[in-house]
Amino acid sequence: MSRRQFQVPRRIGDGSPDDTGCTVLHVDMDAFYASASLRTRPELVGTPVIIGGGGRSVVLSATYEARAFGVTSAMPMTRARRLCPQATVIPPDHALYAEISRAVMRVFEGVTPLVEPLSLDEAFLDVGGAVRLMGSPAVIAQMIRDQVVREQGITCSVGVSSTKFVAKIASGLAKPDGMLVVPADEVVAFVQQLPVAALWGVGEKTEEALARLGLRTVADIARTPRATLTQSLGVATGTHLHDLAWGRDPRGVDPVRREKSVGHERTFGADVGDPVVIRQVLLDLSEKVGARLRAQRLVGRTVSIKVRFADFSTVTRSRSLRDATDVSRDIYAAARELYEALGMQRARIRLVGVRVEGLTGSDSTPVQVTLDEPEHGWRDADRAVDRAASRFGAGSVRPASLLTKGGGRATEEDRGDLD
DNA sequence: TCTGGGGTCCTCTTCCCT
DNA sequence: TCTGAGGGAAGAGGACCC
Repeated sequence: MSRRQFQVPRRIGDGSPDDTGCTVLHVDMDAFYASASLRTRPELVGTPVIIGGGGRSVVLSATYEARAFGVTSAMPMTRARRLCPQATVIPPDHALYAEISRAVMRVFEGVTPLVEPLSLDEAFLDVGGAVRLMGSPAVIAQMIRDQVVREQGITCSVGVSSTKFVAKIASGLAKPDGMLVVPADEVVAFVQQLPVAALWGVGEKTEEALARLGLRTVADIARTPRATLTQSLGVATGTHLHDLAWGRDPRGVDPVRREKSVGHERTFGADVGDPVVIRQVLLDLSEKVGARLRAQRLVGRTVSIKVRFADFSTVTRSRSLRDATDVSRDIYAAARELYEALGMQRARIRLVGVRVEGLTGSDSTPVQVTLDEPEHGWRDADRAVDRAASRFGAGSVRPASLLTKGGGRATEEDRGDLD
């Protein structure tokens, strides 16, 4: 679900494109979250629908009917409602999206084992090994499109080319419900007609930096000496953009991508100045992060927190632990220390987040037990909580400081010691 | 206008060690 | 013992992606 929109000034090639060597497919579901939600609200098909929450949330997805009013994903909901007041707003159903995503990925895996999911609604496929059995890449792409719409009732768009980067751009241009093949010998001409913002890795800031150099199209970047780019943008970005501008993208489709960090964050409905509430949220987020680490059999050594203030300025702080952990209590202890060390206990805070980085497999990482740690410590308590959660549902067992007297979630009024 | 939540990657700075 | 250079790790911040 790309957020980037640009126009191709001219079309490349005529007639039936040559897809020889175009073994990389980028499959992108069309308005995925909106289309998925409409499966349970068929009466809304053909009408403007926005998927998003209330308050300070942003648009997760919108139907093409809503997009016609200027609604785009990531737009603040307040603005989206103003632009399209007649739209039906549906809260996200992440369980449904995950279920449909799994089914779609199974379709891809029926074609090739080389599937690299990028998110719930898009993936790269290397179909080089399937060509002899199933037909040319374009034929395979069409088969996938047909099967997905037949089984899931949701359309998708496919880009077909010789590299990931070009396949991705092509799928975006093919939207909605289309397919675009960029022949291998037309890649350079294809990319060089694009605006710089089309390149992967060029956002608002980099686009501005390129504009300061007088560079507006990918062809401009291609003609610029690599040294000029690396001087202005850094070695990694400059080299990367120069390569892309000449159609060079050596990255293969990688079906095994390991997570490098796990985190959660929460934006408050209204800015919070009470440190007790902040600590409660840090504890809640730490519990969630710990549960996810344990579910994925991961441990991490670095704990970081993120604090965004009322003026939207953001600070991050991190600390590496002596040993990697998946214990919620350890994560919370580090997160709380980092928060207290900020010394801004009365600042108005908009968002807090907790993240654990430096992940390794818990099975392959020895866990150090300190001499004063009881034999059955917080680790065992976490395991018990996980078992209860899998049996009775997430949140069935929670730290007392996160519960109200009525058993619900703690609020700003529920003061208490979080230790 | 008013900016979510989950991530990855890069750059720069600082600190520590040799 | 002091000092500076160089490298690596850690920390902080920012840009970017979906």
